[in-house]
Amino acid sequence: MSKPQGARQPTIKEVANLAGVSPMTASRTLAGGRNVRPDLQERVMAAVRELGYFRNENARSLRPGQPSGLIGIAITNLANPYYGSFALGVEEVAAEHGRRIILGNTGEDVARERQLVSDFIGRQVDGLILVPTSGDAAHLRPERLGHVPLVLASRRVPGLDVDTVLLDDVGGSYRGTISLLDAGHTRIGFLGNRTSVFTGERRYRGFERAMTERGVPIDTAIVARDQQDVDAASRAARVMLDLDEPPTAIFSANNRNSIGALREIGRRIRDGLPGPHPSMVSFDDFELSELMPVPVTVIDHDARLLGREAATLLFARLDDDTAEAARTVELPVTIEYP
Amino acid sequence: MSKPQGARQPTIKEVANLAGVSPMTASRTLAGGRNVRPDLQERVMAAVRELGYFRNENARSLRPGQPSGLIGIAITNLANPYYGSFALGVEEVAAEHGRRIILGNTGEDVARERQLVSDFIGRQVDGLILVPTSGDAAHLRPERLGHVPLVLASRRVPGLDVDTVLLDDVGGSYRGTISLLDAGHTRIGFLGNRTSVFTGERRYRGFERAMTERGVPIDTAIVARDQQDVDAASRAARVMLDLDEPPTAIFSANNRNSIGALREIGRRIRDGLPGPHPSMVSFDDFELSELMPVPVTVIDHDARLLGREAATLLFARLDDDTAEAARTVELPVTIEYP
DNA sequence: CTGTTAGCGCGTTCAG
DNA sequence: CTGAACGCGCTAACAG
Repeated sequence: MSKPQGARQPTIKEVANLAGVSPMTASRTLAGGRNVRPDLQERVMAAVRELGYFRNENARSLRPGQPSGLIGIAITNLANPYYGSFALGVEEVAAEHGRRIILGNTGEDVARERQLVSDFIGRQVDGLILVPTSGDAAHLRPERLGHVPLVLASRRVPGLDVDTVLLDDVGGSYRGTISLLDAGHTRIGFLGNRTSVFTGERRYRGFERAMTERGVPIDTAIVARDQQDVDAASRAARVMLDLDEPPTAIFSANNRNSIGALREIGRRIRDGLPGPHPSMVSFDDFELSELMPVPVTVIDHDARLLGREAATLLFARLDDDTAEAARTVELPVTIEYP
Repeated sequence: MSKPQGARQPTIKEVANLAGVSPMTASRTLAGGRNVRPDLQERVMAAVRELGYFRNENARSLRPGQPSGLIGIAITNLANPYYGSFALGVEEVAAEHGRRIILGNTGEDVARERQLVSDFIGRQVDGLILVPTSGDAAHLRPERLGHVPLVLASRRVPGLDVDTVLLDDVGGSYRGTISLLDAGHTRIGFLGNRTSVFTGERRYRGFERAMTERGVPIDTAIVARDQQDVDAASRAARVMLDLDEPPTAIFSANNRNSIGALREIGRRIRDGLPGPHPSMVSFDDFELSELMPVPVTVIDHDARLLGREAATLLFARLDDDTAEAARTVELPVTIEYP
């Protein structure tokens, strides 16, 4: 009955009035109660409960030096289970440090990324974690960010010297490819990301290195590096497998391409098309990979851990602040044979 | 050289000084430039660029009636691809309305949920979307939320009359179960969520209705309703399938249970254990379900759409504000036969 | 068209 | 131990 319909939140002043004390006493009570008489504290807390009072964190962070308690995180595709796990990892560590995350999806669009970052800064985030979307570094330079600490995950941005968490893309791809070569394959297809994407480049490099080392030529007819989603990957696999000399094995540089390729391979098996159907190596795990109709070797890593590591790097910088040089952490990957 | 190392953001006052105008002129320029001479606008914008100024959104939202532009969203498990997609759906619609989302993971823990909601309110969110974690509604009652609009997704909370987006859990489960009965199965196992979870209850009800309607008895020995993750689901499936009279088909009430059951079925097939191996119905889709070694019928729905719908309901209330009765939207599911 | 004043909710500083 | 005053960054409302 007393509350206006406008959903206005009660203020500390109203709490103080109801408790019959000054706003400062209420504030001190909420801050832990040091130097406040217990009976007054009790009255304040009662008023808080009665009014349903919550401290206004925004007003609080207005005060200079007060952190907002927010970490901004921008990722490229939340619908990809990998990035969901990644975000969870960041969220966990942030929660351990009493921070909240504020999240945006870039969809691999630089303009959107720029917009998100501005907004995050405008909300006074204590730090930023992002999976950068491309090579344009201008809006990410420290001075443009008001020197808010930034951690990059998964990918590096050329010319930007900041804390970064990466996977051992090259090593993983190399070892995965070697396992195919060891199994006797010499005609190996490659499915990957757009070349411009950092990880796509690195994973191709590992593949290339293994092939070159063993003296196996790479046939560009069975290299497709431009698929960003499952459907495109399916189509690319189809084209390859319809060739007169189809690959006997396929290296897929990420989760989306693996799913797409397997969908196509499954279709061919169901339709009774002649084999042999290709073995696969997949960079990125996916659930039930062990039940696939062709052997799948998985280059596995822990996206959640990647997120945790990124957050850890960020908090290290927030706490120490001792303008140390940018650090890069490269997380290992494990190869799981079929 | 001018910037103190403390990463303090430039203020509108500094912008105004540099441009040689008053803070109000700068403010008006940033607000769109109405009633500001073009040449002054240009000077302001130049100062903004030079200083790398961003409007302080927190200070902005301090002003009464000013929305914060934040939507709080709490989900139970970000690592579940379903909730990742759900969050993406919310994020998309929020972005269309110029809002940002602030996100927390409850891990099915009520205390954590309560804490998150407090924090969200404290940050002056314009609205809340949550996948509630259990039956305790006290901290979610409108007056406790300062009348910040709340939308529930996936689950309802008893005694809480707010906007809600649900799936057709009962109907979907019913139809999925019927498809098994039609195929001649009479010994059908059930894998599901903790009973307390709203969807677990509803999905069991659909299962039960179909069985009862066809006069097929439910054997509690092959009903397991307490698995929240893949490993637990695997174990439950194993126990069932090791019985003297194992089920010839399994109804799984969610993604996690489906993956767990299939993992166990796959293991048995690889280990050469005697069949016949059970057919499955899975509430929730998962990738590559068409490649499974046993027939899988999928009760499919679109988590991203669920998120979009929840956000749509929320913005409808934010815009109209005409204290209408709580609405419930029940999204259809589709059955995909193997 | 532009500038001044005032106040949003809170907590630091300084008096009582 | 308690309270009053001030200011954080910003923008309505009111002069000019």
